[in-house]
Amino acid sequence: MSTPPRQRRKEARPAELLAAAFDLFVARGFAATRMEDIAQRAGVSKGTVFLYFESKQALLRAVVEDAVLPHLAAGEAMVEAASGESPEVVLRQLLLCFATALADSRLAGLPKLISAEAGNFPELATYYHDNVVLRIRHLLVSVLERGIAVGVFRACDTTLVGRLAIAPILFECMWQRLPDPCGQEPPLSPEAFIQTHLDLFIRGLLVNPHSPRKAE
Amino acid sequence: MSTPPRQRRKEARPAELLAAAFDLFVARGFAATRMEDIAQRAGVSKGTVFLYFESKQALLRAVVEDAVLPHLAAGEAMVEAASGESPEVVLRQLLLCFATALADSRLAGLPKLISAEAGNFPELATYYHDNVVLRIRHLLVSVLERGIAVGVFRACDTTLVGRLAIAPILFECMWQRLPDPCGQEPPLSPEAFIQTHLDLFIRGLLVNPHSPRKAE
Amino acid sequence: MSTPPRQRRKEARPAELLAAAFDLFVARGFAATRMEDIAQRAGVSKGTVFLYFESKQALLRAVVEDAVLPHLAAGEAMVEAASGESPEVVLRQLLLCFATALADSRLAGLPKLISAEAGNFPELATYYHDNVVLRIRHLLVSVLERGIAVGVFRACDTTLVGRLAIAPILFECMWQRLPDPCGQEPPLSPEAFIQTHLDLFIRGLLVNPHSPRKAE
Amino acid sequence: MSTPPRQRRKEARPAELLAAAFDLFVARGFAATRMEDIAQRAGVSKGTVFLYFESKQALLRAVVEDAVLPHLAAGEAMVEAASGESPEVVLRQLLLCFATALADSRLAGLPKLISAEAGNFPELATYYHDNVVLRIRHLLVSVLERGIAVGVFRACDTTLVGRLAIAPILFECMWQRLPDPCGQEPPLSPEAFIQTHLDLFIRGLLVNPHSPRKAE
DNA sequence: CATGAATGAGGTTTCATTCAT
DNA sequence: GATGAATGAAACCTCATTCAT
Repeated sequence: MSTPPRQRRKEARPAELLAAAFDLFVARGFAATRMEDIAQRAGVSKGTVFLYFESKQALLRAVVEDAVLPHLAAGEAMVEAASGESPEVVLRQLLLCFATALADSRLAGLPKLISAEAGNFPELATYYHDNVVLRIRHLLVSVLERGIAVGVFRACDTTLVGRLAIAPILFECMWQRLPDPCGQEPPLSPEAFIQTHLDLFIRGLLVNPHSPRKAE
Repeated sequence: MSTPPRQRRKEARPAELLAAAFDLFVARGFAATRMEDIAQRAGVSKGTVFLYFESKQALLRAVVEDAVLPHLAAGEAMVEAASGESPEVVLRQLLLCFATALADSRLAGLPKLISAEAGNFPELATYYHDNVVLRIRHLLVSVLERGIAVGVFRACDTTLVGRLAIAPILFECMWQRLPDPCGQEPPLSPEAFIQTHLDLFIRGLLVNPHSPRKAE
Repeated sequence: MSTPPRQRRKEARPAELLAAAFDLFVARGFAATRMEDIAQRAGVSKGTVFLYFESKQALLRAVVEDAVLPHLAAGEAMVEAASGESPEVVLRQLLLCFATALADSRLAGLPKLISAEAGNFPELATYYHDNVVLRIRHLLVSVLERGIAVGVFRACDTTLVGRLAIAPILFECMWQRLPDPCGQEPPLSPEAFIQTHLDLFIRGLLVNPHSPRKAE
Repeated sequence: MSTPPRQRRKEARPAELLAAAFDLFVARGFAATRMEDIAQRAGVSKGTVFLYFESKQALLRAVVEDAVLPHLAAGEAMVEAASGESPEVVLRQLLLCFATALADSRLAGLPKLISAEAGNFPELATYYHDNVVLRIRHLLVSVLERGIAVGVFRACDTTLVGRLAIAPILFECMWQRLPDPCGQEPPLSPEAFIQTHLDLFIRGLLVNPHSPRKAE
């Protein structure tokens, strides 16, 4: 019964703990996740977690901030960069950018986590709403408004249509982690999904849909 | 010393308990909800809950089944009834039906609950997937296939497009319970939301969009 | 392995818990006493303590208040009652009253507990100081002042002499619980102790000591 | 990046640690004092304490011994030196000596510490009893006996009266650390206190009190 | 049936102690 | 030697569940 070798890795620990906590919080929810599980997944012992985070709730806050912060600026930069393009192209790129960011990273679990814990931690919901939701909505609204002004997009309630634009992407994020019950279904390639959505959505939005185009 | 209000008939108890449990499970999650809170919300004492449900987990199962069962047949009946109509009308009615059912009833919280607890209770996810998700997908797929066959809808991956059709509805269900952080924004009328979605989505799907139509 | 029979005694529990907690807090100190030990001494299980007291610290507060409250009025009443007597007799009775109250009851441990925990719970020290220390000092000072005014007691700093009057009594309280290390010494009869103190102290205080009297 | 102040000579470490530990043990009690607090107060890191003391309990033992040892011989030497004087003068000097030793040094906290921890560490109580209490009592008893033999002091239970002689001094030690709740009261000059005690106590003890003397 | 006092397994958190650096 | 990151036993406290009333 040999005790495992003790390792001192002060630099790497917080990130490892945040990653472990994020995954478990998303998979099981905050309340159903035990600190010891987080510790084990990060390869440390129970007590070590508390060297880096004051409490379980503080860990949750840190998890959310850590997931949100690095991505805050990216979207705005992208719109800026693509400002020369046509609204249709910008909208397409923007949504593609979201979808890609979410498809890869563990970030995909964040909406589910926020939605699940908003009831118990309102300050978390507020933080996310102010720092993520509003920014994204603003980006979408401005692209839509420009498209309408230029006469490419149909007139519409831009806030509402902005929501509709990202809703399928976020919904798949929140839903896709469900353990595939039977493995019967092909796991839905994210690329096909986003392309189909873009095609349908933009065609629905355009004043003059590109005439001879297939939906898929 | 006034006598307490006459206790309700015992037949009503299970329904009241299920309703209380549903609301709290959706709002706080399963693990973060205490049996005593459920009892209190249903107006009974802690021990009474166990007279009707074997355990907390059994209560969860009952909650989900109770929410699912009464709605299972409704959709199929509707499609049956509307079989004479054009696919566009049927699709529109079907989605409207979903949206309405969800907007009114407490059923709206179910997807969030399932998504949140699927990780901890896979059998729940399976049950929901088999009894709800697959049926709804099937309904949508069949409508879409008929529309394509008739030449009204563009050719597409019907499964995928079916998902896209309900995704915004479900997403709003899962998201709308977030405590509105600042009250700044109007709470998004469900009618406007679903109408805009239908308009955009069906226009994107049609081979020949109705030419002179506004998006809102 | 039979589980002990469960008893429902809502009325008696708080007092039993307070008594158990008091004894252990005095014997071991607050921090070194485990809630489970208190529970066991009171004949209940770990969780039961928390049905009656919110937290360990709340239990400490309750313990002190419960020990202090019933005795607050007694002393004042006594001085009132004996107001017709000579100051010497009143002082003697007052100190005897203190000594007796402390000798019998578990109250004897209170000064030690307060002294030990004052550093960690300043509000406790304040409460005790205001409600007990000041009142007792006031009683003593008033008796001493009357004695001086009447010309029976020598002039003195009454506050200081008042402290000297009770100091030995309280000191024995705080010290007597020490486990008698060797059993060599007779355990010091409280009666002899208090009588000797009174004799010495009052003789030291009187203007005209009763001449032919032995110290013991 | 300035180099930290040169670390103290290692010879000084144990004394600094003992001092830090003593203060904290007295102020908070043994169980409520964390090793890290002791380390911090001594200006070293957590691990360093264990280089000098095997365990927390060993540190407690060392603290007590360190406080006791240097004073053990002093009292006996004093009595020896003053053997030529009258018993009244010797008793007065002896008590004054105690009071002064306690008033200055941090030694004052020792009785409180012993009283508080005797329940948890009986061997500590025994050690203190054998090495301090008994010696002091013996000193007092011998002075009192000589005074009685010479006919200056009244006949009495010398053990008991010996206790009464030091009780107020020790009581003030144990009590005076209480955080003055309101600062209302003047902090009681130790000199006035001991002088008043000596005056009252010795007058009560003498066969022929010095006739014209004030109590303060 | 209904209640809520009682239980005790289990979770979060603390902290004496160890040990890699 | 000195440090402080790491450990894990043990403490406080919660809450699903039981059962006497």
